[in-house]
Amino acid sequence: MPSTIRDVAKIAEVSVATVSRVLNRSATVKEGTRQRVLKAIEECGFTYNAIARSLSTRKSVTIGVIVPAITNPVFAQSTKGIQDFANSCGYSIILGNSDYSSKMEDQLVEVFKEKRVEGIVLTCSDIRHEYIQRLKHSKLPFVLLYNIPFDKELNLVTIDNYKAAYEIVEHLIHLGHRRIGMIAGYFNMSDRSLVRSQGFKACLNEHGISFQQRDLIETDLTFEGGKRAMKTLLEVTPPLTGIFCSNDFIGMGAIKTIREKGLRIPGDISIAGFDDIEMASYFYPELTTIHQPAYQMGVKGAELLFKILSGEVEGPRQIILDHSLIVRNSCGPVNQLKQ
Amino acid sequence: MPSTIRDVAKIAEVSVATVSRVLNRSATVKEGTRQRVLKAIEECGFTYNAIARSLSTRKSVTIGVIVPAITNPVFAQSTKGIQDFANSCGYSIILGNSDYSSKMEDQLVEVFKEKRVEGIVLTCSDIRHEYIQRLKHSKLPFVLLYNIPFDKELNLVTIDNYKAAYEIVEHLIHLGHRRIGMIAGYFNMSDRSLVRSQGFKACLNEHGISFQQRDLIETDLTFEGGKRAMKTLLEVTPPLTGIFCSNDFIGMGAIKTIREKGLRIPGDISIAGFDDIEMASYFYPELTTIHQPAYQMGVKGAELLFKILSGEVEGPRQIILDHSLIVRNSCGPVNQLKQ
DNA sequence: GTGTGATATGTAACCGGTTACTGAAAACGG
DNA sequence: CCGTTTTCAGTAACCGGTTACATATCACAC
Repeated sequence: MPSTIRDVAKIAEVSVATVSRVLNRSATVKEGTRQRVLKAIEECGFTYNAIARSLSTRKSVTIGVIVPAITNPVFAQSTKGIQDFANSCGYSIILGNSDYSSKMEDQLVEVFKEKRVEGIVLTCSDIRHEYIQRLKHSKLPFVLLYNIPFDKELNLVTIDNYKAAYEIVEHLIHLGHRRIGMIAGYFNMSDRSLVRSQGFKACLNEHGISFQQRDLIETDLTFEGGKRAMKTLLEVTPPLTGIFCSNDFIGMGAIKTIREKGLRIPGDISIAGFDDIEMASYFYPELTTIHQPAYQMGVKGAELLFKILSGEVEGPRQIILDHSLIVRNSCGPVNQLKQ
Repeated sequence: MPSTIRDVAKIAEVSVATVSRVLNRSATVKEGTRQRVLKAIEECGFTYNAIARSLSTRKSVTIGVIVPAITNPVFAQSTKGIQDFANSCGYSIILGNSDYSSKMEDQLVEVFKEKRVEGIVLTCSDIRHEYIQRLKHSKLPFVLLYNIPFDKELNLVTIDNYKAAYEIVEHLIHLGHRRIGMIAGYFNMSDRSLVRSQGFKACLNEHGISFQQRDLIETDLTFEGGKRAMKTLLEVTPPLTGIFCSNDFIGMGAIKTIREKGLRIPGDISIAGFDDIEMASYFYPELTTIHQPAYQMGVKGAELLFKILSGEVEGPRQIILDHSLIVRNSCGPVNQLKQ
């Protein structure tokens, strides 16, 4: 039913090759012929079949994108960045949500391979998973986003999570806090969370504060996760005065719990987040957090992927974008009376 | 370089048809032969080429999804719903962001047609756009999400925006408010915003409150848009005591402005939102808003599309999901002293 | 031993584009 | 005006699967 270039060729009384040439502007076609072809295309309502083209050219003009959760604004932003860049290159994106499951990531990669995506931009739970090694040894180019560069041979765009965590915890220490806890994402779901906790511990350590295991809780990277974890941390005695959270969602969830208990922020307890989602500056109290350039992360990731595809870049590239400490007012000086 | 079923066939010493049959379990193949083929596939690292299959079967096993902005959690949720449903049917999704531009929507549809998606789930700025008519007359099945059913012949999943707006404005009126303003999304970017404003006006009218044009401002459906618009509405005299916002983002932006002016919510002014994004219940003050089942919207939309694809459903279906008024504490009784 | 139907497999055309190769026509130079 | 080069267009093979149709094999009944 949908017409093909052979139909067009027949109507315009030219060969299929000529139609193809008009379609691709790939070679010179006499203006008169071109017009005839264009008219024929119009006439029979021809719609180009990108699948046939892909089979023939071995280019799908599509890249795959895997994110843990598109509902997290950080990943929504970077996906938007990838998309904008890809679209500007004439590419489409196939999207997959992994729900922070490496098994799902692996499955999505397999589907993407079958669909012959030309490359993948993915944020995975941990780059040390075995399937990443397999992917590395296949010739399918891919770029990791947000992940920890445990392997220098992988293409990756990220920030320095360790340093960022260190800095924001140090901010709490400078404010006088000594009893600091952390609510982290489950380590097996996010290598970022693991490394942020390492930055957290290192900072405590280097400031002569001993770390207690019960002051660190792993949870879901969601409002609900933060809310739940905070309930547990509130039981700690002597009470913690500052909490570093693995992301802003957790931070906001924690704040909700604290408010429900009738405590004040930052008067009784300071909360630090991570990501600087747009919400963070509209929240009350405005969230002190680490800004990471999410949209840029997507753009840079896509850009790197396309450079690899075009051969402009060869070896592994690891791009570390700048983060910054955003001081707002969810963290304040420790309450000396309570100390 | 990547091997094909012909390579596999050669190694296993069978015909390509047999390999294809093993791959698709489409016909009985003797167990011994099957094993030989499977071994050969393993041996030469064969990866199925979905593109070739698509060309041959005329099924891309892919659907297109168009959203105005994936960074809006409402659309992120519904996209997740679509994705989950599609994946469970073995389908992938191609994603497109339109940035609320109908021109972009149209372009994305064209790309999707070329890529031979089997159907589209889209949220468009206004279903009365000309390209929707064109789409309707092409044989590509599609389902609209969130849009207003101006055209009964279109497949669509939505809520009753008019009624929902009416209800929440009535809630404000019941709280004693008489001077109520609205911050709406630009009407040309969102038919929802237009209809919500109609519900708003109708409610005022039926409660004997005369509507003033200057009390309604159109803006971007973002924090920033709400923040900006609220600055203008704060100039209105006598001051408004309640504001209905087209979505929660706008509501939160408006609250930010109000807080910056040193006014109290809901003491001085009540703010009502729309959407009930997860954030709304973590926000301070917790947002009174209209809940709409975003994830479900995606699931239902995808479900409807697949039913159409399978022929299980024929004529146009319009599914109106339930919304609900969520009363929290960003709206309170009007301050009688100020009245 | 032969006929019959079921089962297993092979052959080759087809999906709808691209493109290498070839030939015809036009342009150009002397 | 003729040979050479350039421009324009056509033929057909190819991309990697699917599948209609044909054929071969086998079991079984009589």
